[in-house]
Amino acid sequence: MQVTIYDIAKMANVSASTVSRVVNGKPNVGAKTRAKIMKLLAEYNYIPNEAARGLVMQSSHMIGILITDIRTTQHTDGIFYIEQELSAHGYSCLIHNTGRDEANWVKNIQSLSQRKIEALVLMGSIYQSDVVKEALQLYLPSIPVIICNGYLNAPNVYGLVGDELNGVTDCVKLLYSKGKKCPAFLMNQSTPSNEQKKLGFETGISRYYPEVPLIEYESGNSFSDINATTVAMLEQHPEVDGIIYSEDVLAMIGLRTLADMGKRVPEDVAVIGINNSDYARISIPSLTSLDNMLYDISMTAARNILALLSGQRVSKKMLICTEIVERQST
Amino acid sequence: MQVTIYDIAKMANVSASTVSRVVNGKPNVGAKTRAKIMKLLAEYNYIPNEAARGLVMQSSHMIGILITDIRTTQHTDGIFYIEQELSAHGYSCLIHNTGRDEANWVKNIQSLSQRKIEALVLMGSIYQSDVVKEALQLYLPSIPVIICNGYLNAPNVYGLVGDELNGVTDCVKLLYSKGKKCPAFLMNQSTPSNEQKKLGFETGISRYYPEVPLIEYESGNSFSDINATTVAMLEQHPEVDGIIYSEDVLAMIGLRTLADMGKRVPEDVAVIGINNSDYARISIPSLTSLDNMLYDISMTAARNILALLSGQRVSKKMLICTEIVERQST
DNA sequence: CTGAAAGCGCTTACAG
DNA sequence: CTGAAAGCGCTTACAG
Repeated sequence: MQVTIYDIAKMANVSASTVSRVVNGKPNVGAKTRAKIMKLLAEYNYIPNEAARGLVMQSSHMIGILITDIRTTQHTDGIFYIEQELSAHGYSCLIHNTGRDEANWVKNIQSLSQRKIEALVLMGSIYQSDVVKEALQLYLPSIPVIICNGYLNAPNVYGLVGDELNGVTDCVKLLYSKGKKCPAFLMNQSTPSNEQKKLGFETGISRYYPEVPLIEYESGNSFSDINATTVAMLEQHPEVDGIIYSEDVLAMIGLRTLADMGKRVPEDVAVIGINNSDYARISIPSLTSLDNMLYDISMTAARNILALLSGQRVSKKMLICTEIVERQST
Repeated sequence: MQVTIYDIAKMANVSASTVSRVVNGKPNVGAKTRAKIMKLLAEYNYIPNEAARGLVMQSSHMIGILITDIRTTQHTDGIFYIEQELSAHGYSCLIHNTGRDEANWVKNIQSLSQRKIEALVLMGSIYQSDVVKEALQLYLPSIPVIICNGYLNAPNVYGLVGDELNGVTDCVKLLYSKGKKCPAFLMNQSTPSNEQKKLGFETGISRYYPEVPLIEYESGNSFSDINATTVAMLEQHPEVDGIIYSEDVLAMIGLRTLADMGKRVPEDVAVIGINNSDYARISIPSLTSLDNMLYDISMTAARNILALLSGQRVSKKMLICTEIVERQST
C-alpha cells in the first residue's frame, strides 16, 4: 500500500541504506545518486514511517498530555502553548481526557507508556495524587513528567505552581480595603489547588477579619449547582457582602445569580473570580479576578520539557507569583 | 531499559512466541506455562511497545485531529466527545493546532501521515479548502477523513454540516417578529461557515425586510476589534436595532459594548449569537443564540469514524438542522 | 561512495 | 502445546 524505502531502492537500483541516507539528508551519497533518489522520493510522495523509525531510534517524538476535561478553558490555554512550542520542535502531542476517576488515570498512564512517549504533562493540580505517583513509578519511571499547577515528590517529576494561597489572601485584603464587612468563599470540587485557595481565604479572614466567622461553601460544577449554592449562602448569611469564587466561571454564574436576586455588584455584594480568563473582561459587570498565571505556567512547562528532553537541568519545583486584576465587580 | 517479550521469554524458559500469545490472551498455551508467564509479566510491569506492534499489525490505533486553535470553545467541545468515544475503543488522538496558515496545514497532514493515523478529523469549516483537498490526496488518500461543519468532494472525505444558512434566516425572522426595523450582521473572519451565515442573513433580509439595505460588517477576533466594529456600525447606522453576531463570543463582547454605550438590550438593540455555548446562558442579559448543533455534529463524527474504521458505510455528507434558543437578549 | 547484515520489539503462519 | 523463522519499515555500524 504505502511506498517504502525498499520500493524506492529497487526503482533507483540502489540499496535501502542509500535511500535512507538521502531521506535523512546524510552525507556519503554520490551527487547523481542523490538526485535520482530525490526525484523518486518526490514523485512517489514518500513519507517515512515514524513507528519504524522510532523503533530503531528508540524515540517516539511524542509527548503525552493528561487533562481531566479538555473543555475547561484554563487548561486549554496551557495545552495550546505547549502543543505550539513542542510541535515546532518536531513533537506530536497525545492528549487524553481522563475524567476525574483515578482508576482511569492509571489506564491512561499505561496507554501512554505503551506508546513510548518521551515526556508527560499533567494539566491541573488534581493529578497531585498518590495514585498518579505510583502509576508513574511503575509505568513511566524514567521520562520527565511536568505537573502544571501541582507537584509530586518523585525523581522524574517537575512541578510548577501558582501561589494561589497568597493570592487569595490578597483578595480578602482587597475586599477589606473596599470596606466590605463580611467576605465568603465558594469553591467547586476539592482539588489541591482549591484547597490552597481555601487556605488563602482562611488566612485572609484571620488576618483582616479576626472577628468574622468563616463562611465557606462548596458546590458542584453545574450552572444550577453554583446558582443554588450562591442563593443558599446568601439566605443563610444575608450579611455576606463579598464573595470569592474559586474560578471565573463560577463567579460569572454568581454574577448572574446576584442579578436575578436584585443585588447590585459591587455595591451590595462584591465578586472576585480566579484565573483572569478572557470572560472576566467581557462579563457585565467586568470581573475582578486573581490571575494565577496559568499562561506563564504553561509557557514555562513547554520550555522545561524541551530543556529536559535535551538533557538540561530544570528546577524540581517552581512557585509563580499571582496577581489581582481589578475590574468593576469590586 | 524497558522489559521486552524476549526478556520475559528468557526468564520463563519459553519462546517469545509463547509470551506473545499470553500477552494477547490467545489460546494454545498450557495452563502452567500461562500462569508462570502471567506472573512474570505482572512482576516486571511489562507493557507492550505499540510502535512495534503497530508496525507488524499495520495499525497505529491513532487518529489525528486538526484544529486551528484548541482554545476555541466550540471545537473543544467536539474534540472532547470525539476523544472520549474513540479512546473507549482503544484509539489515541494526536491533536495538532494548525493555525490559520494554509502552508502549515499541509505540514500537519504530512506529519500525521508519517504516524500512520487511521482516520483524520478536521474541526471547522475552515479546512474546506483546495489546499487541504490536495494534501489529503497526496498524503492520506486512503484513510477516512471527517470534516466537522464542512465538506470536501473527495472519495475518502465525509462531511457533517449544520444548516446555518437557514438558521440565520430564522434569526432574521425572529427579529422581524419582535418588531425590529433594521437588523445588521457582524462576523469575524471569513470561513465557509461564516459565509453561509452571511448568506442566511441576506436571504432573511430580502425575505422579511425587502426595503432595508444590507448592513454587514467584518471584524478581527480580538476584543478591541469587535468592540470597535460594533461602535463603528452603530455610529454609521444609528437605525440598527438588532445585531446578529457570527459567534456567541462576539455577541458577548457586543453586549459589553452596548452596555458601555448606554444602549438597552433588547429594547434599543436586540442581540443574537451563534453556537449556543455555555456562556450564552450565563451572560447578562442572557443571550439568544442559534444552536448550530456542534454537539450533535461531534457525536455523529465520533460514531462515523468508528463505523468507517470497522468497514461500515457512512453518508458522505449530512446536513443537521439548527435551532434558535431564545433568551433575554431578544 | 555504496551495500549486506543485524537489529529495534513485536506477531503470525508454519512445523513439530 | 510450543518454538524457529520471517517480516513489519527503518537505521547504523561495518566492510569494501
